[in-house]
Amino acid sequence: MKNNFRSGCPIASTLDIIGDKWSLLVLRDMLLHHKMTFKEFSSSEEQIAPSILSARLKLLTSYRLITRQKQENNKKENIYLLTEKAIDLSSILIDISMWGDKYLREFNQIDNIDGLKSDRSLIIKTIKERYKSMLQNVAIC
Amino acid sequence: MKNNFRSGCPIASTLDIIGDKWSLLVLRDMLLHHKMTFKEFSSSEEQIAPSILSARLKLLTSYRLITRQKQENNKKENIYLLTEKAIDLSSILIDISMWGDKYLREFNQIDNIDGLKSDRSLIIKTIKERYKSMLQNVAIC
DNA sequence: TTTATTACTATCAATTCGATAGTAATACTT
DNA sequence: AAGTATTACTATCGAATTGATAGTAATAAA
Repeated sequence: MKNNFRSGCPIASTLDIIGDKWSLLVLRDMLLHHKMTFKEFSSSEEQIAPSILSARLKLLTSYRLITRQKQENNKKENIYLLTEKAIDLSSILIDISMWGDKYLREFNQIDNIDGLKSDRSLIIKTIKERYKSMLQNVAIC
Repeated sequence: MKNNFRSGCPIASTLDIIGDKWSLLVLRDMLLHHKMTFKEFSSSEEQIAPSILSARLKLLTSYRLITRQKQENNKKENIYLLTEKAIDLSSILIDISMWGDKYLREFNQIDNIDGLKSDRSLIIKTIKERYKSMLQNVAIC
């Protein structure tokens, strides 16, 4: 992992890691849809190319936003899981979702997301809790 | 402006507009540092190339996140100002900043931002108010 | 034991990035 | 009024990245 941060600005530095069109979508799939495998990420509506997905997973792993493990009963599938620091991106993902929901309808037909209607901090709390409780049920080795 | 949104997902759609390494930095300069001109954006620490800056300003204008105007007494300088919908990205920018501040110190030397220490919603409120009050003092024609 | 699936890597054309130079219009200086 | 400087770009072009597709090795399922 080469250190090519553009500056010491925390915003610029964060964008140096997740500031692209795909990283946050992979994190969305993990956090909101509990996806865990290469196959599942590949099957998303947005159709990420395998070479790009592979590169993103490596990058996110190198910055310890995700881990790569295997389940005891399956030596083929890699299981990607979010670390605490990635789970802490929940608020950003939710805000991005809410902003798009509110402001982009004049440019694109935006899906109506049910869970987006209630209170922001409750949504974020629920999402984090759900992800963490899902983690309990994944038997990794 | 070609409609190439990847899906109806509000997160994906938002990233289709501001999901790159530069757009949010320009918005940061406008919102947090009250920068308004091509020259000022060019002079940022991260050194955006003029061709990229020009493209980003056009894109952000086309999605009405910013406006381009001139001041009465200066026919040379273009004054770029944020619209309400871009000002509403404040919370995302602040969260990104706080996340980087908290989690990236092991990978990069992150600047200490004074204003980041107090309460999140107060910070966001203050930033929005400051920007809007600055707008009052810009005499555009 | 054959077939299917998974998680990739390889390839390569197409697009985008980014450094630098150049230009037209306006403003400033003398 | 003339020359210089500044501003906001555009143009260029090599480098880097993206993205579509094909291929492969390991494991799992039939």
